[in-house]
Amino acid sequence: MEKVRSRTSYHHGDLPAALIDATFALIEENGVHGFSVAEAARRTGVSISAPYRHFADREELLAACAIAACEELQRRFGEALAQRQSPADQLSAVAAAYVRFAAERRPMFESLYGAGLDKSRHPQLADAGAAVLMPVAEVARKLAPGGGGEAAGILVVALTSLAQGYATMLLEGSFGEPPAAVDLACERVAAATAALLRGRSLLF
Amino acid sequence: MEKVRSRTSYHHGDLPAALIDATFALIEENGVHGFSVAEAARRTGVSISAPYRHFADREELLAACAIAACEELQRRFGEALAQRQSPADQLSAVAAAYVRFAAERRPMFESLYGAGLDKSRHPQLADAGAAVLMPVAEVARKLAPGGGGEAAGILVVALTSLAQGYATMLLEGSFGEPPAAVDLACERVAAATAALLRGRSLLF
DNA sequence: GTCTATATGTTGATAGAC
DNA sequence: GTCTATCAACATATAGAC
Repeated sequence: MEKVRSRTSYHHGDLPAALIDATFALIEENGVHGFSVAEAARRTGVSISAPYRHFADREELLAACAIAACEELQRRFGEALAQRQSPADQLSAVAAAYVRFAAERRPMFESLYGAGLDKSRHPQLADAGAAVLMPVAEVARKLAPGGGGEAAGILVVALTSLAQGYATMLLEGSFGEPPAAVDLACERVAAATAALLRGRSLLF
Repeated sequence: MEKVRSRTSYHHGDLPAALIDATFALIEENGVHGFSVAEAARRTGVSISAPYRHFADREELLAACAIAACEELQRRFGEALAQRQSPADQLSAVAAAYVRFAAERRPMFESLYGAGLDKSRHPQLADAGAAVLMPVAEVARKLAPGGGGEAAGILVVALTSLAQGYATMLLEGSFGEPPAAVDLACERVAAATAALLRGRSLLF
């Protein structure tokens, strides 16, 4: 309710955020392929050139979306970690949280893996991505032999791969139709994580 | 060496195949986003309208590429299955074959999961996809409790998810730079498959 | 089966006014 | 910080000639 902005401003207090929202809406409707800067501008009610004051080009807007997705993911991982006690349970919960994130925030998920972003050209995004995995790596270290970093790293990649795969297959329809499919996939990825951890002696 | 085609034909014995090759080349260079029917036609040396004699629209050409990808994948899975004896080894080998396929035939991999194809609108593609997994499901049945179909189905989805995830993370760079990364990811996905199977009592 | 030509639409990005 | 106006480039798809 704070509309104390100057009269010379047009109808947005935060155009960048509005453009990011519009981009997610477009991705939701037609995939990353269906997004364009022009259409995002139209949806937001601004001219076609306005976005370029805030984002250098199309890629930078997509990168901003991916960063927002990282933040949402980090929040969800934090919740998952807080609700469980044992490291194994925590990792299973994180995997399930990732799968649920993919289903409930599909455009965010797609902006992360499907936008073809060159992370080396978007250091802020690389940082945001690393920050998401940091608390997970810390938990993994408790399960790794010797508590060392190397085995923990292998474990983290194994878990992210597993979760990424389940998320993808869920969106492909391998678990049936929503909403039942979401719960099913979350259960299954948690169980698979547990199975993987249980048999993890084979990993190192 | 069979150039017995009529003189009224232009410079292609098989334009559809040539267009599919060109499409893969474009995907390799710039992702699915970088593909267009027009550019594929130019690369192939034919006019912009020629492709439309063979493919109803852009999507149908992409679907044809995905079907070609399924065939290549099926071939590789067949090799992997033939080279191992025990069901568990066979499944590990299939997972590794999928990851290697993603790395060695990246545009094919991308046409499968990244083209946003509505499989229900391309029944031929749906069939090709199902055919790929059929021999894998048969092996899984040997490991499932009671030899029943349900547990085998859960196992197949678990394995495809795992392999899909490792493939994605490999292409994202989580395993380092090629070519060493490819071998590493293949080893790891095989080990993870073994670990998953070993702990699989948790799955059912 | 392939061509030329074309209709029709969209895009990303910039220049300059306010 | 947003506008209007505009550019060149490119897309999909079709019609009709050969």
